[in-house]
Amino acid sequence: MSDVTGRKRGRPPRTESADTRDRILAAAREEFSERGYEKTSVRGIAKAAGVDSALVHHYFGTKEQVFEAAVEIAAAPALNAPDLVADGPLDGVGERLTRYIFGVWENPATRMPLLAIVRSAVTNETAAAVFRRLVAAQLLRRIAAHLDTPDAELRAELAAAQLVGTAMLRYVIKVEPLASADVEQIITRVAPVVQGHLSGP
Amino acid sequence: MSDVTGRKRGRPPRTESADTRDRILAAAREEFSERGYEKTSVRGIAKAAGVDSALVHHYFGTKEQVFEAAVEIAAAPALNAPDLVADGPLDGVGERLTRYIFGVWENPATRMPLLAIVRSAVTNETAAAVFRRLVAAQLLRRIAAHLDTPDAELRAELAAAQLVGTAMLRYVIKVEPLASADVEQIITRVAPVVQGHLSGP
DNA sequence: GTCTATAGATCGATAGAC
DNA sequence: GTCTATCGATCTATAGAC
Repeated sequence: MSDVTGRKRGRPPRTESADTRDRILAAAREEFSERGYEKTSVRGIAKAAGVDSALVHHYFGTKEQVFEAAVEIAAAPALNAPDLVADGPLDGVGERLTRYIFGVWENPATRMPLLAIVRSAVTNETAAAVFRRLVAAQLLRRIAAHLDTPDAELRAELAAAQLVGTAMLRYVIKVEPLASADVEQIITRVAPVVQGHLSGP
Repeated sequence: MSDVTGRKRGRPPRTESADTRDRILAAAREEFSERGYEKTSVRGIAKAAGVDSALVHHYFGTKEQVFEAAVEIAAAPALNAPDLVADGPLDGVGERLTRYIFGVWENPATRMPLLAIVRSAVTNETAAAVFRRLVAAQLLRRIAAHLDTPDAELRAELAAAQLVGTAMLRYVIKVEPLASADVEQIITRVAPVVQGHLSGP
């Protein structure tokens, strides 16, 4: 109707709102991953994204909904994981699972939402629920289904404990020399432990 | 000089301030352990202790100093630990260490400051420093000193990762069935892993 | 020793102008 | 689509009365 100046159809009125939403999401991911849920403020996210705080609410609603949108990306790779690691010969599942987990942590793009979840899950129930849905319900239960011992789920959780604990000390608390160690050296030591939990005596 | 009424020397003037300080400390320990550093408020501690928030500041100063005083008790048993677990035959250190750690976690009195530290260490630098001083510097380094491999410290930290991760899933995130499992069953599975990290190939 | 009062700051969320 | 303005709540910390 209006705008007959010859510009392309459907072009935004004036400013670039094209990727504003994505900029907010990226800023939220960084803030939540660095500070955790409680310490992160909507205003801080807005400032990091270069917009007004009201705009954050306009796009996502409450702070909790911002958090959910920011860590949603972490669900995608985690949901694909079980098939990749659980299927295949049982005696290689330790290495496959360990290699997959550290692959996700070492990738900066996927590490941030994981950091956000871990930093937040210890004090925020929403984040804890995401953690349980991601780790326990999806990953562990399907791995446990491949074992035929009565305490299969406990075994899977103790294997996860080794992986989660290593990630905590390496990526969150940054304890040396673990934080700076070569990831292949870590995998070499951790994979047999995971394998032992799952298929050992 | 004054007070010639026959009362005992040095008796507090009127009210029972005898254990007020301790009540505040106990309340702080409970609040920090349940909510973590950021989510805990000085006012919440005061209310739980049945006093005014100004009194909390009067006794301890800033919120950070309240936190340090509240988790200080956790340092005492941890500092005694290395001698108990590191000394003795190397092939029993896995079980001794695992049994000692879960003993501390299973004791409600010592569990609370540990929960406070873990819940806070992921977002608060003061708590993270306490964690490093407690776990890494004191415990791990002295255990690593008993090993004679070049990567002794890395081995000790991966052993700690299994213990920390198990505590996270059991006591903080409360993932089932690990959270409700018998502690002896857990020790049976975890101790060999710790032993393997420290003295394995 | 304990409390009232309050300064000073930040936060989440909303209404509404442009 | 983006911002200004603002409400109401909450927080740390201090000064000072009793």
